[in-house]
Amino acid sequence: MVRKRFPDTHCSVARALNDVGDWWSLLVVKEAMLGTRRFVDFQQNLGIARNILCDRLARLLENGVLVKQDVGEHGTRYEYRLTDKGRDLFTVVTALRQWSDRWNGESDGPELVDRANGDPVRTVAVQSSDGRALDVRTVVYRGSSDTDSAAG
Amino acid sequence: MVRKRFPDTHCSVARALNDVGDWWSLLVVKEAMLGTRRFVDFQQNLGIARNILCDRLARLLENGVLVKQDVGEHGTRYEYRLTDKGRDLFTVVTALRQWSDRWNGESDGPELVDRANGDPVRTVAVQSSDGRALDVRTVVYRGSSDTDSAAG
DNA sequence: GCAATTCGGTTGCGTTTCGAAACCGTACCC
DNA sequence: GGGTACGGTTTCGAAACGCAACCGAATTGC
Repeated sequence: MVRKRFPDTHCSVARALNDVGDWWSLLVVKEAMLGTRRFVDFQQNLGIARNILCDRLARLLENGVLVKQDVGEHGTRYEYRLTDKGRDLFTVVTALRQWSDRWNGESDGPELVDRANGDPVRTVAVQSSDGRALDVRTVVYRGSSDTDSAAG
Repeated sequence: MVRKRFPDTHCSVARALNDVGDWWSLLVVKEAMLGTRRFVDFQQNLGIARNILCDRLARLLENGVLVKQDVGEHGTRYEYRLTDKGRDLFTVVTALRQWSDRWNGESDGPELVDRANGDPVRTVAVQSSDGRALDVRTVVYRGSSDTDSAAG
């Protein structure tokens, strides 16, 4: 993606995809959440081409998702770390991971657990103000041209 | 994206992105959640090229995110509707929308409210088994090569 | 002190995908 | 039978991608 950009679109989803909407960007963020910080580690763990990684890192820096720190005691060693904005994608990445596990089968990847007690995390869900689980049919996009929303 | 596919990757996130990881796919899903069902409506509302829309719809059909129904009371009219799998992306889309609103400023797009009472929905979050909000620092990816995870 | 290696990129080059617009077949409309 | 809408497909130039080679600075090995 990245082909077409809509920085001025009225749609929040499209604007989010401007930042992390291409294939690699979200994988870089996910990798950073696993603790990866170095250029070579991103490159090897993800199997991404170097030039593409450069481009994605630069864009994630521009968008404020990552910061680049000179970790070289004297030289050219850098770390790419998540900003608050980047860390806040945790919900998105986790929701995506859970969705994939539900519909494409469990993976043999790492399991996400509460650091405090080792319990698995809850399923991420959209909730009403009083805590009920909501889905597409039980919400309305108010202010939309399609006031009566609903999908399926 | 779509460039490179990893159907057999061990990473759930990457497998999810195989299905909806390119720029347009998630926007098509989001549009479907707003009630859009017809080819021409997707095309006009999203401003997507016809050939690309054909391609994305076909892939979303393959992946079981959408179904195509012959709704022609008389002719060649079709509707593309979300499957359960597609509807289940509601959490992902909503999390992405909220993230964008938090960090890129509120949009003038539709507001998501509870159909039952009109209240805005809660902020989507990852929760522990006992309901505490979790972030990247308070979870561990157990089973990962990087057992001690954490990001920042 | 010099060669080899590592790190973080950049450059070229061939392949794939994208976007815009034109074209096409079917079905309705009168 | 002409016009229009719908759902595609085709064509073609532009952009993005993946791979591999190259590069400068710094660190490591001996």
